[in-house]
Amino acid sequence: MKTWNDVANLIFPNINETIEDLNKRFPKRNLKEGALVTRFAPSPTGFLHTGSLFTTLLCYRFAKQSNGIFYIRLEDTDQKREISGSGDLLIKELERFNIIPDEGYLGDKEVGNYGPYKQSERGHIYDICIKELIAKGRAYPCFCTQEELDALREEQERNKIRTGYYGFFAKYKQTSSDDAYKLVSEGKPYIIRFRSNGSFLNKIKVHDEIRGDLELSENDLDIVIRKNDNLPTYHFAHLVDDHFMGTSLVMRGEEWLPSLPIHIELFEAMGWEAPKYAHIPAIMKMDNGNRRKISKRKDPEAAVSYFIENGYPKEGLIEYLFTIANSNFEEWRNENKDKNLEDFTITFDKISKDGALFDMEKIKFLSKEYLARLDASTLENQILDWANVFNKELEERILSDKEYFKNILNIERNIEKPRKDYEKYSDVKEATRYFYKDIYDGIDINSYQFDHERFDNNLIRDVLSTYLTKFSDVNSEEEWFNTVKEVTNMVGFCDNVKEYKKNKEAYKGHVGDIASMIRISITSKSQTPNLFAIIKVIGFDEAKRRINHVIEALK
RNA sequence: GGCCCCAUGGUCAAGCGGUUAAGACGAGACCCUCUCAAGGUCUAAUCACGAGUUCGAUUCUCGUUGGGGUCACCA
Repeated sequence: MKTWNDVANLIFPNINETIEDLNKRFPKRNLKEGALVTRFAPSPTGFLHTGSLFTTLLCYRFAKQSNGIFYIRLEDTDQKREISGSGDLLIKELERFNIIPDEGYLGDKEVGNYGPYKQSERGHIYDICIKELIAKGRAYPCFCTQEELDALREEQERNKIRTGYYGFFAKYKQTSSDDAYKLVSEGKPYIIRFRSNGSFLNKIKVHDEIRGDLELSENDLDIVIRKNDNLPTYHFAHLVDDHFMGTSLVMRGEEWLPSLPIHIELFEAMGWEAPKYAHIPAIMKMDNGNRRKISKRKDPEAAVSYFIENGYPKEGLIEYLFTIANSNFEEWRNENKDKNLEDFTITFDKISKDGALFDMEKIKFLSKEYLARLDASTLENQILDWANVFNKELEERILSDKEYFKNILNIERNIEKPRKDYEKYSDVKEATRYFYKDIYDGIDINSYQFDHERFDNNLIRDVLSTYLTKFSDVNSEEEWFNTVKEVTNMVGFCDNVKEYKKNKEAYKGHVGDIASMIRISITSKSQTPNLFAIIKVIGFDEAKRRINHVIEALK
C-alpha cells in the first residue's frame, strides 16, 4: 500500500526541504505596528496599463505612508503570453511616475532578502509546498486530458449546472493514493490539483478593506496548482509568494473578488494567516452607451505610454488618478496647492466601490493647472525632456536659444493667475511658432486672419503706417497701450469699446480692431497672449520689421 | 445562465434617519477685457423603481430593474 507521502516522494524525489525550512529562510519581517507590506505583481505581457498604474499608486502610497515596504514581483508563470523585455519596461515606466520600490525585481537586478522575485525562478519553493500538500492529502495528481475537461464543461453547460472541476465531477479526487502512485509511476501525464474540502452551499465571511464585510460561497473547486509546465498557477503562486514575502495587504483589481474564496481556503489549508485584501474597482470607459473596462486593445488611453508620447505631464495623470482614488483628494488639493502628493494620506473608506468612467477632460484640466504653476525653467526642462524623445524639431528650436524660449514661456506666467495655454508639452510647438523669425517669415500673408469683411487692405496699411509713426520702444504696458489708443483716434476709430458699441456709425471701428491689426501683423494670428509681452520678447526692432513687412505685402 | 460586486447631476462625487442634497470637471449665461487663455459671478442638471421599518427615508431591510465582474493547465 502506498500512502500520499509516497506519492509526494515519487513526484518530487529531489525535494528535501520542508516548509519549516522556508519559514526559517524567509523570517517574518520586523516592522513596526501598522506598517503595510504591499507589492506590484505584474505579468510581463506588455506595456504598463493605466489601471495597473492606478492600483500600484495606491499600493505604493499605502506602504509609504505607513512606513512599510513596497516591492515588485514578476508574475511570469505564463510563458506563452510573455513578451520579452516587457518586465524591464514596466519597471522603467513605474520609475517615471516616481514609484521606486524598496525591494524586489528591478529589471536588471534584484534587491531584498525574500527573493527570487521572479516566479519562474521560484519553482523549487512552490514544489516544496506542493509536496507537503500532497503528503498531507490536500493536493493530488489529476490525469485528465484537455479533451476530458472540455467534455466535462460541455456536459455541465448542457445540463445547466455550475461548471468546473469539483465534488462529484472531480474525476481523480477519490483516486486512492495507491492508484495515484501507480498512474504516476506508469508515466501517465498529470497536473496537480488542490483538494478542496469546501461546500458551495456554505457561506464564508470575508473582509475586504474597501468593500467591508462580504459573504461569499465557500470554495469547492479543486483548482490546478501546478501546470504541466511545472509552474504554479496564479492562485498558488499568490499564496506562497505573499506568505513568504510577508505581504500584509494585497491590492488588486476587483476581477479577483470571485476567486477570493479559493485563496482563503488555500491559506487555511497551509495553516497560514491570509493577508488583508483590497479589491480596487476597474477604470471604465463609455462604449456605445455601455460601460466597460478600459482595454489596451480598444482604448489608447489604457496604456500609460499614450500620455507620455502625447506629452501630457505625468503629474496631471497622477493627480487625476488620486482624484478617482480618494474622493476627498480634490478638496485637499484645492486647499494645499503647493504641497506634495506625499502629504496627502489616502484612506480605504474614501475609495469608491464602483469603477470610475475615465475622464479625459479632467486630466486635461489638471494638466493645464499643473503646467501653469511651474516656473519657466522647470517647464523648459520638462518640454526638452519630452521633445528629446518625441519631437526633435521642437528640441532643436528650443536649443537654438534656450534663454529666448524661456522668455516665451514666461509670458504671463509669474503672476497670481498664470496663463493656462498648454495642456501638454506637445502644444508648445504650435503655440510658439510665430516667435521665431524664420518661421514667421515663411507664413503666407494670405493666411493672416485680418477682418477683410470690415477693413480693406488700404485701411489696414494706413492704420499700420500711422502706428509705426508712433511706435516706440517703451517699457510699460500702459505707455504702449496709450500709443495704440492715440493711433486709434488718429485714424477715426473709437478708443473705448463700450462707447463704440453705443454709437457704431460714428466710427470706423474701435481700439480692439486696431490692436487686432497690430497683433495679426506681428504674430500672424488673431488670438495670442498679451501683445505687449510678445513685443517685449521678440524685441522692438523685430516687431517694427514685421509691421513693415505686412504693409509691403498688402500693397 | 450560475455566483459575486455596484447604484446620488453628462462625469468624479460629499452625505452616514430630519440638509435649501456640498464641491470639482464639463455645459450655458453675464462681468472683466485689445484678442485668446484665464479670472470673477451666476444658472441648468442627481438620490433607478417598488414594498417594508420609522413620526420621518437619499440614508436601514427586502425585492425589481439596470450596470459591471467572474466562471482556464491566463493572470
